[in-house]
Amino acid sequence: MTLTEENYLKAIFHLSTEKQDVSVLDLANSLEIKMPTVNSMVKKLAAKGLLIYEKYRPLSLTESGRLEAGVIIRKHRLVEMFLVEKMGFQWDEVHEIAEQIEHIDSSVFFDRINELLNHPKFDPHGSPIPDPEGRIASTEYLKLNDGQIGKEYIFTSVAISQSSFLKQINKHGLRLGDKLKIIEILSFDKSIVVSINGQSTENLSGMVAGNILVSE
Amino acid sequence: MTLTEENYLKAIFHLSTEKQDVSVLDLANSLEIKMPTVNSMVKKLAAKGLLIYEKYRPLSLTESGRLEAGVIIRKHRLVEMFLVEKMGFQWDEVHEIAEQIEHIDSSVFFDRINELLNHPKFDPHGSPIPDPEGRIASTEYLKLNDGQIGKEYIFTSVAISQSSFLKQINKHGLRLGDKLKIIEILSFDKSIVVSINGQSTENLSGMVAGNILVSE
DNA sequence: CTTTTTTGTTAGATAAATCTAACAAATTAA
DNA sequence: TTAATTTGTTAGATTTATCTAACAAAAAAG
Ligand SMILES: [Mn+2]
Ligand SMILES: [Mn+2]
Ligand SMILES: [Mn+2]
Ligand SMILES: [Mn+2]
Repeated sequence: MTLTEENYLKAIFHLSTEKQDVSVLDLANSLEIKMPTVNSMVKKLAAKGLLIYEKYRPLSLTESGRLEAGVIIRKHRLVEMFLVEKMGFQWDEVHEIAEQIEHIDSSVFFDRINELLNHPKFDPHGSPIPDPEGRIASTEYLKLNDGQIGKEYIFTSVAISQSSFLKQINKHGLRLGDKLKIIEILSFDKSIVVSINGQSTENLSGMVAGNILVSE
Repeated sequence: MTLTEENYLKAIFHLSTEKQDVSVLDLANSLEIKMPTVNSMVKKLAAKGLLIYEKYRPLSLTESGRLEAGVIIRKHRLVEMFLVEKMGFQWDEVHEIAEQIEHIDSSVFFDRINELLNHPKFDPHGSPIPDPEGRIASTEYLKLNDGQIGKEYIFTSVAISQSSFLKQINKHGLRLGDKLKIIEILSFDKSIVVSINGQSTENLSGMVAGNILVSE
């Protein structure tokens, strides 16, 4: 597989977890590539048996396509974990580097990272690391802004990797594993007031809360 | 610069250290790319001011081309050192991985490797690591088979990175820093008998000795 | 139910990096 | 010093991944 094909598969995979129907336009927007280019690339991926393509129908990965995507996501997340745990990077610095290193073709390299990290199950953003075959554990995370007032949740993962978002999470004093209790949802802008580990309280914008993933 | 351009520059750089005149054919052989392709690529690199090209004349890098090559070689060698020192790889396993990682575009990544290794000056094969601007220290290494009988040398570096060669060096029980005394040069096949640190003796073929670099 | 807007497709062009075939210059051998 | 060989160049084709322009289908709005 080429780097380009790997990026298409990964993008389709990620879009599928956000919305059940993935369109050519979604893919084009997510990859910042024009629709006709995407249209011809998905035909090519379909010819390789990695996705199902029928004119004017939503795209979907085949089992094989999902596993191929999973293998790349595994490499990405292992690298992110290595950068944080073994090389001293912050969680907001690693995504861009991992976007490149995930395409390195060397099983010994990623196997060694996996061993040095003691076979981690999650990356620094709380996302699950697929197994070596590309199978990914399904997670039952809830967006914080879908939570109920008065209930306490555990901050388990983040939905996006944008550095500016992760830095803002830092600013709010939030860390994975924190207990977040929803105190109040402000009617004016839908921002959410949470207590953090029963100690401080913070006001999180809807945009921030929508990318905070929690479990019960 | 594209990955392809980086590989051309690096190849020209390395060929220049082996022979003063680098031809289009040399480059084509070294990159395993056909001559007409190389011919048009060198014109392109010349247009970018990275090398001097005149029809039917040997190729040579400009100062700028040399520095660009040096920067890539720096990344390659830093990575090799990191793989050996921090990730537990053997010196015969790292070259192929470094060939890929050297193209990663992230100064923080390579800066961090450099810091974690305490600004190393040499890679695991004894090759000097260029400075961040791409300037490379000139080395005065001698090929072992150009040495004199009875003289003792220090095994300082290897001329090639092929895994099979490095494994054979291991088999001979040789390690960088060993003292090698040339006991005898066998007239039949030009193989060389050396004593290693005054302890054991080994017979090294001309092919092996030609890739062992020593200093006095 | 039309009309408008959005989404998707086709056709054809372009740039990068490669190739083969043909030919020309330079070098080496006879 | 001519002929043969090696090396280098030109011309033109191919593949991959991209684009724009034009058109067509589907979905949304009126
Ligand atoms: Mn990431
Ligand atoms: Mn991540
Ligand atoms: Mn190397
Ligand atoms: Mn090396």
